[in-house]
Amino acid sequence: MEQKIIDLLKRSNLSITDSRKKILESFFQENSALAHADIEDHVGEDFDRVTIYRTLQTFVDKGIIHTIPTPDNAVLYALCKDSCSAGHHHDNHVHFICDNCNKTFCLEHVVVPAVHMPVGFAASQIDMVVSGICNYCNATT
Amino acid sequence: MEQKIIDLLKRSNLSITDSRKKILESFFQENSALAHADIEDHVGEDFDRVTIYRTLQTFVDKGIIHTIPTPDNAVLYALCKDSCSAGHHHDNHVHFICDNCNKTFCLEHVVVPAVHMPVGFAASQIDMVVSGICNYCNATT
DNA sequence: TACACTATTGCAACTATGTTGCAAAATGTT
DNA sequence: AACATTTTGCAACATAGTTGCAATAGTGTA
Repeated sequence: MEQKIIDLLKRSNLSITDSRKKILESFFQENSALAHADIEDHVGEDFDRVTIYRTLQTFVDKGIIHTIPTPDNAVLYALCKDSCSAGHHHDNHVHFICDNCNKTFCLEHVVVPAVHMPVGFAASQIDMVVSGICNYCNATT
Repeated sequence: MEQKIIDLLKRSNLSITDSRKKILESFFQENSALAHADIEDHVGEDFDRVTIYRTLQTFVDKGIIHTIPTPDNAVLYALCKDSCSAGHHHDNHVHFICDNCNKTFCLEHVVVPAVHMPVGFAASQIDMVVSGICNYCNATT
């Protein structure tokens, strides 16, 4: 784990700092998307709020994580796949928000379907967010 | 205009107040989606911030407007079609955000395409937000 | 290892956004 | 017009996010 995180930071040309390691750790431990507040809970009192904001922003810039739009307008972050690089995201997958456990997942293997635009509109990015019940909640209830 | 707004309020079982009329007017004048701040600008100093928040919430509850999730997590509101009623929205259309003029539109005639969910996941709602260049900006630049 | 340079962090202060309780004012009803 | 009910404005509060700056930690080099 430790080594994987260090490699990822090096690959992204980022210096190895405690906050970055700890925050990345949060993402690898939880495999769902995290809100700023979740991360604050996870890393505890160790780091300043501002540091977390800046670290997340840095990760987004470097293509390590991406943001997810949600219907209730909370900002969520999730790890990018390897194919993402700095300034060049490939997040064409569907995001899923569970109404039961409230977690948000990247459905990496579900590609956003094409949609036909009216004349005059040119699409450059498409975000698709599905809500419902996730596989874990469906299995346990 | 005035009469159309009064009718809409009556149909929704809402009392006719100045703030509700003025705020609805904003939506009928702009045919794009509005953020809270846009409305605050539009109605000027006439009404308190809190009143605007509560009025928008009331309209959402009554099915007069719906919220739009955006990638940059600003809350936007837009008029619902007639088929929406209290507690029962039919917003299965695609939303479009123009990267140029920054306006957001409901593409009422573009239905969100079906998407195949992985085993175990049950979808209940799908939001699709497309960004790019709108027909107006494409025509004028 | 020590040094110097650069990047990162923490603090404080600030802005924006949104919520709640309560008294005052406006609305709808008779 | 008078009443009961909603709605509004105010004040205070809560949360989210940003910025400048000085202190600190990380990185490359000797």
